[in-house]
Amino acid sequence: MSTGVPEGYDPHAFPPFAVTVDLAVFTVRDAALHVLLVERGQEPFRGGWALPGGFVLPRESADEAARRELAEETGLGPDAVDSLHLEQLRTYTEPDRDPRMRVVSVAYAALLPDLPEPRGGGDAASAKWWDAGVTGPLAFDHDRILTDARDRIGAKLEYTCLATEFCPPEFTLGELQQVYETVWGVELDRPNFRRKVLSAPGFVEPVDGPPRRTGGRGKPAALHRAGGATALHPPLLRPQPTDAPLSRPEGRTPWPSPPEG
Amino acid sequence: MSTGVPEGYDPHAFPPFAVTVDLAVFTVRDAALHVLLVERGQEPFRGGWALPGGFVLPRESADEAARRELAEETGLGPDAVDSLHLEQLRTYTEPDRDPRMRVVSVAYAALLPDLPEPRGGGDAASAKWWDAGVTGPLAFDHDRILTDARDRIGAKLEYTCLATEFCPPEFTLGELQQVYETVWGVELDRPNFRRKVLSAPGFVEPVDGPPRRTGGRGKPAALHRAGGATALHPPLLRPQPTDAPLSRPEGRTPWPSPPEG
DNA sequence: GCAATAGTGTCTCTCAGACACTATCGG
DNA sequence: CCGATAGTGTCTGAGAGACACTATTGC
Repeated sequence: MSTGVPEGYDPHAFPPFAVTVDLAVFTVRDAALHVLLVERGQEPFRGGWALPGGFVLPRESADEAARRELAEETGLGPDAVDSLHLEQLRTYTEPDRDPRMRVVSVAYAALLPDLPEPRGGGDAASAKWWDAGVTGPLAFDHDRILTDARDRIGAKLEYTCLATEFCPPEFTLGELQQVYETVWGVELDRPNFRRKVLSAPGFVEPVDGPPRRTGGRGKPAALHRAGGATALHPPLLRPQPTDAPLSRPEGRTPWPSPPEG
Repeated sequence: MSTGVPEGYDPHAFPPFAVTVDLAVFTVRDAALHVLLVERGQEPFRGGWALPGGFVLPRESADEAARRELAEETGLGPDAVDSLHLEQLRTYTEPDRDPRMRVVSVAYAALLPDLPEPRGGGDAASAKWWDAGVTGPLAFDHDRILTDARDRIGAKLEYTCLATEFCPPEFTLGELQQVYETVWGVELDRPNFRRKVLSAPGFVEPVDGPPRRTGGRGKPAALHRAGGATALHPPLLRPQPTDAPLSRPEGRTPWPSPPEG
């Protein structure tokens, strides 16, 4: 952009770009990562499933568009939508990613606690939570967006306190551990997880109210809420998958995707 | 985008979005992080400095546009530009970020070794390397983009092998350490740095050719080249800035920006 | 000789993984 | 009693920080 508008550039001269947002809205439900999908009511991909999203309006930013769409699709109140964590993932710009016209899409990820039955409001009549591991082929390049979103969230759990976004305002350490285990697809040692979480300054803080509550049977657990910290130092690293010998690979693997704010 | 084009949507109906790329091109020179800036030849911000960049053409992706612009601004050959690491940072979409029209910009970071005198080719007659720490106010929102880019690169050095992108094809461990020290703005212990780098599988590998070379005086150093790995496990964590007591802050700090591929 | 850089070795402290053990609930 | 979940304590091995020491160059 620094070189300015080309000489004689006319905004209406060539087919314009449309700009959209696509949302990967995640929640942890029944020990599985779930993502919110909507059924398409028109071509292309009519009857197929896609990530919720929509056009960025002429006078709003992509962030505002994402929150507006999120409110429409989930039926959450404006306050709830304003306060939750929206993470811009990356922007998808392949010229043919939408067969109708040139569309670049800014992708976002959002993390929600498992709500009683969130969606409802929007124009997309049929929105549904899907197990993020078993979604069929999605419309457009949404499979790739979804994969990128999962990778990003998983990476970000390592060095941020983001996991609490999946939890209700008050939660047990068991529930927090469940978030990590679900997103990473691994089992963690409970004593070590507790030690790590409790020693991280500002990650969680105890709630002194009735120190009890549980899902089924077993000893009631103490409640916690998110602390003031957002970064996690030192990070809570994912266990190394030791299936491969971890030797030097021949070709370069793709560069890892770290988190972004 | 999943909800489709609005009823009666006409691509030419409302003022279209222009899509640009902006590039934060970094190199390490004289123990300081440098960034490539171009002087603007027209309004707005005429005579001011800005990140290089330009419009995404109707039939190219943002990645292709970024590589094309990079080749134009630096004078690097197409092969060199094709092979280097380009990292999409994020997309800036504030409605008024460009006073002329609605422009969304996809920002990229690129890492180059310190070249003999890289720039030259492009339409921007005056491109210059600036110390990234002392750039004045830049055009548009480029100060923010530059800050975000520095943060991202710094974070990504921790858990990727990206630092070798700042180095020539063959380099000494001292030069590699200089990259970390420059980007992070800290001093590292040489023996510990060596141990860490050499024990990370696939980070660097020795070059058996003439095992010598140095910048000034002192013992000649063995040469290395980048290994096949891209991820760094376990990560090479930045030393904790112990200036603040690292207590729990009152309000939430912004979410950290991890790397993205 | 000295300064400067490269490279080796070692000690210690922290922390993560593993795991044994106790506590409190529903049945 | 049992099973299930919560919570505590301890041992150990890997690794980071600190730092002493040697090696090889230019001057």
